[in-house]
Amino acid sequence: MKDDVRTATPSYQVPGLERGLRLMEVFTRDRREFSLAELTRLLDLPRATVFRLVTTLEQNGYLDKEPLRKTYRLGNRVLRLGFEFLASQDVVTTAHPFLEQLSRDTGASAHLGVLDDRDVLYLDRIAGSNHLVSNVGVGTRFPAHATTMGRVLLAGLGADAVQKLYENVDLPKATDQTPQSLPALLERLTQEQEDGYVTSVSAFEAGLSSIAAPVRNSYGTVIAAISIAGPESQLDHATLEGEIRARVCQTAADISNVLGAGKPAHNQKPLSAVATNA
Amino acid sequence: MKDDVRTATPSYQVPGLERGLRLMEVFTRDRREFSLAELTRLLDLPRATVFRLVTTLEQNGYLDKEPLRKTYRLGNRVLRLGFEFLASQDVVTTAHPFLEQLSRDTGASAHLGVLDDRDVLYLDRIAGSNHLVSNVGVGTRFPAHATTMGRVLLAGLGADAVQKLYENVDLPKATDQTPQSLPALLERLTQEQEDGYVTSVSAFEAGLSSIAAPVRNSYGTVIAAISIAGPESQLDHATLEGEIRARVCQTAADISNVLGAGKPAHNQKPLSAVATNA
DNA sequence: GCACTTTGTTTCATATATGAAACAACTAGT
DNA sequence: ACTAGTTGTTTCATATATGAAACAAAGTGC
Repeated sequence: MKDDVRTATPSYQVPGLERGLRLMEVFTRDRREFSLAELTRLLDLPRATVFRLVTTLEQNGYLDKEPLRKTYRLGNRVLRLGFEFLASQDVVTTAHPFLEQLSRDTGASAHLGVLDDRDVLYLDRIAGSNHLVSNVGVGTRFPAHATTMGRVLLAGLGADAVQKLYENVDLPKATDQTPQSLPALLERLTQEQEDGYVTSVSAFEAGLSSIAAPVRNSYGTVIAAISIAGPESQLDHATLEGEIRARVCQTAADISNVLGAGKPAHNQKPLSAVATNA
Repeated sequence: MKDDVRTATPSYQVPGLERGLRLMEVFTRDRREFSLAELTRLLDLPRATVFRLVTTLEQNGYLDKEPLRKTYRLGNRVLRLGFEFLASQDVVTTAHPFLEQLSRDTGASAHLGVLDDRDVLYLDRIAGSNHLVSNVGVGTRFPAHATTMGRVLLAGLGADAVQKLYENVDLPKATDQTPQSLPALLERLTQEQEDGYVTSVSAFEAGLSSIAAPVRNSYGTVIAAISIAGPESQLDHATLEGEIRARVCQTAADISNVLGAGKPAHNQKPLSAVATNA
């Protein structure tokens, strides 16, 4: 019962490649170094196979073999891909000045994030003027269903995709304000998708409020989210729903706008009101 | 001509994997989007094969298929790898405060970079107090042989590796102060390796000076380089060879030291007592 | 509209990548 | 020192991933 949603997966696959990717994904910030034997056990593949995978990856710079011990680490070739991705999306550089402005205007800290699996991955962050805010750095990762940016991103995926993403996975509960079940999550997402933004007050962390809005590419696809976060004392319900909300949404729209600038724009309306308030 | 160096390559390879990696590597910041047909031509592989590679990569999130057109882009899964690499190396976070200090002390801008193929990849950068300096951002890339950090990194590789890296590749000449041939490069590298640092005055860009030093892991391997750069008026030959040089080298050593802290250190001298546990 | 090229998808015989098992090199335990 | 258990490397028959070619769909030009 491993595979198949009934999408059938017509076996248009390159097993060698898929295994290689899986192998690289084993490495995390906590566990940076693995021996061949460990990898063999983790991947549950024959030793010879893992050996070949590892040597191929090493020859291509995606893995480094520590010279003295016989263990492997991620090689710096993986960076190239990451940076080319960032540069090609250029969400980060595009969004940065906007985030700075937003942070300056609101006094709160501003963030940019994308969805990675069921996590939000923080790509940029401007510290707020008040230093009370939580201190998430670039590259950190939080469960998507429990953060404002995450929910914006999930909403952008569409119900079907979210369903598939979370089936057979139970939601880690962050606080009692976060959705505890898949249906509950889906319900909130549909609402939030209509709204075009997501707010939370003391939901993820006590005393911390935040509001997030989606960044879209020229096709209308949600490719990132921005958010601001600050102490509840500063960002209470009233403020979040008023001026602040408008500012965040506007900023997100502006970024989307710039991103879509050079593109064919594919008969998409000139943004501004994509909010579709039904 | 195809089957590369006579390193023999004992065919411990997973062709599917290698091809997949190659495929991802064709994406650059300039050329972010490819159709199947284009990829087929670029990789010089049968159409069916490329098709399978692409679908496998897409299914795993390493490639995104633009919905309307039929073109592919890098998927955000590649980011995960990059960030795990950075986090696992934790050179960046470790080095950052040191770089800030260095920049503050010298007034120049400070950089951190690693080697990627024949390029230096900039991982971090603190802007100097004088805003005249050139404006390289994180993720930018320069020919290694022509920059101070690059040469530090190449020197760290060792002559053999450098030889192999550059054979059949002619050095793009940046200025007439950069080495024009492989032998010339190697000669300078051996000198610079002994020195333990690399300086340049108006070599890469007129009026711009810089000095770089290597960052090593606990095995002694050079894993990164730091540099400071500023206008020649501020960093002339005399300054570079005196106080400033000592500071840069010391900072690099400090960073290396902290990096090696938790590790077995492999009969490496303890250098100085480092605070265990944060 | 109709030939003609280009591109994406599918099929299927066969060349080839793969996993079982043998081998070699190390540890560790008694 | 000898046995038994890891782990890394190699070999080789065969299951399987692959590329040629057929098919389908979508442009392009006249």
